[in-house]
Amino acid sequence: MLATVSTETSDAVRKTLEFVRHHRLAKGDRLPSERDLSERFGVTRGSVREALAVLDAMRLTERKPKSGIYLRNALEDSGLDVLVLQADLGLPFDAQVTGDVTEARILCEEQAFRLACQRRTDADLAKLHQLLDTYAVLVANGSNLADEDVAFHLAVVAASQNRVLVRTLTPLMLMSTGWRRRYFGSAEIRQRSLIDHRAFVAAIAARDEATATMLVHRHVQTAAEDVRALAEQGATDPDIKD
Amino acid sequence: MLATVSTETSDAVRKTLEFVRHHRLAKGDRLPSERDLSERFGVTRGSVREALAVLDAMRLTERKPKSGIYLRNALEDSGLDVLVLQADLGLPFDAQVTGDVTEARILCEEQAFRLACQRRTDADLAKLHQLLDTYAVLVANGSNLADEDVAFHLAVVAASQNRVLVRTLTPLMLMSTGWRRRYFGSAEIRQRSLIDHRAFVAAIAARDEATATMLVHRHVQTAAEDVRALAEQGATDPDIKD
DNA sequence: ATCGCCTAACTGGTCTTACCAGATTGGTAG
DNA sequence: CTACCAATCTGGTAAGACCAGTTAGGCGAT
Repeated sequence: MLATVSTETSDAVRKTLEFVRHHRLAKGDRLPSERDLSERFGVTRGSVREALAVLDAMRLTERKPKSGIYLRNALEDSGLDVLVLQADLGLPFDAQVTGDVTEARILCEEQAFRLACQRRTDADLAKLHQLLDTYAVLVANGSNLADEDVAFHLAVVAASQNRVLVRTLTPLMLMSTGWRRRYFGSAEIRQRSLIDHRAFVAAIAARDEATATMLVHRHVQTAAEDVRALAEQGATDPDIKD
Repeated sequence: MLATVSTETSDAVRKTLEFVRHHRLAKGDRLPSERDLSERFGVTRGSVREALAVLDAMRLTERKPKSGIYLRNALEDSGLDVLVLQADLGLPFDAQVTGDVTEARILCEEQAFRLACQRRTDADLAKLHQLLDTYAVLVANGSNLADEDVAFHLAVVAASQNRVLVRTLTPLMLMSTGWRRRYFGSAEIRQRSLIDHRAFVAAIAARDEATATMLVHRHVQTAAEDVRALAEQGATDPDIKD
């Protein structure tokens, strides 16, 4: 049923994962060299490298130049580089998708925020305050908050102490990066966003689940409406050349 | 802040996405050939192919041999081939992760099932009944239900009419593939699973949100406990050679 | 025997060239 | 206008080469 297609590349991906499981490799362990793997799998180094590119994008491996290929725990360090892309995917600036993203975020983040209220540690709280400070500075500067906003929301999710939840919601959060960029173009919106975030942290500090879920619901909802408004006026943006 | 590293490959990924956005390419549109892209980006075809492998794994593109590279809507046809991997990632058979996955599934699926009750169409219902029939046959055969179980749960999520939700929860569902395989080894569990699924469909058919959320909560919870039990006895499985 | 350094082998990153076979397309013959 | 055929283009795969850091093994000095 699954695994219908069978290219050298995806085969190599599979075989590599098999290898990892088979040899019980854990985080930090080093895999055989690309040349070695290509021999084992009976494919070109090129195919192996394509497979490794995929594994890298999935954050399952890390390729250290001139050194080797190392396994890493995908649940940790879900930093935002390649993954940004998975998100902003060919997503059209379309009402349907915008609505779906908004709804999904509300549903999931509400739950995450609820857990965060229950379980946040003092360290989490400190982290949130720190992010809040950075945020305030950026707002004052008139900088674009798109990335910082994502970081903040994910930090809250992380306070739920559920790493899988973070991993799951990261792409969802990043999905709106494109719109987010325009969204934070307005100074008023930037200011309002800061106020909202302060309220989040206050609720989480007080472990006030009801307020927290209410806030996130409103926050995302109004953000979505603002974006929709932007979409209607700014409709098409003019950056097409050849 | 983001995009710290800068390899040819991830550059190519970025540039390709830029190209797509820039030219307003939509689903089904064809991208320039690999050779063309490699010229545009000033990198080797190899690097371009690595980038395309990543985009393929993300299901953003589809490479048709001897024809071209086509854009597809990642929100649709989230079939399970390469993606299976993203999931089963180096995940250890460890209580912490198992617990996190279970919790995340309960949180998210509850919400999804609730929406499914509200919005499921007759077509969704028909699809679920069809999957149920297949499921029953497989149970009778004593086949492994791992894949079919995933398909069922995702079909329910799809009934929420929120494609983003499906996209988001797919990896989460697949994350437990490894355990799921062993889980469905027991005939008793297979039988119970079928009963649970029938109850799901009944609740969704009746648009009974309360029952549906209760069911999914119990379903996932008990499944998790069973898995935990399995983990404690079966502990380590013996398949290490060279 | 131990320590430290230096070199040689190894590794990932990138590029070049090449061939295959199916898909596509253009033009030509009917 | 249609039908057909060949040149061209495409993705898939292979083999080989060079670069510049990394690593590790061995040799020499102490």
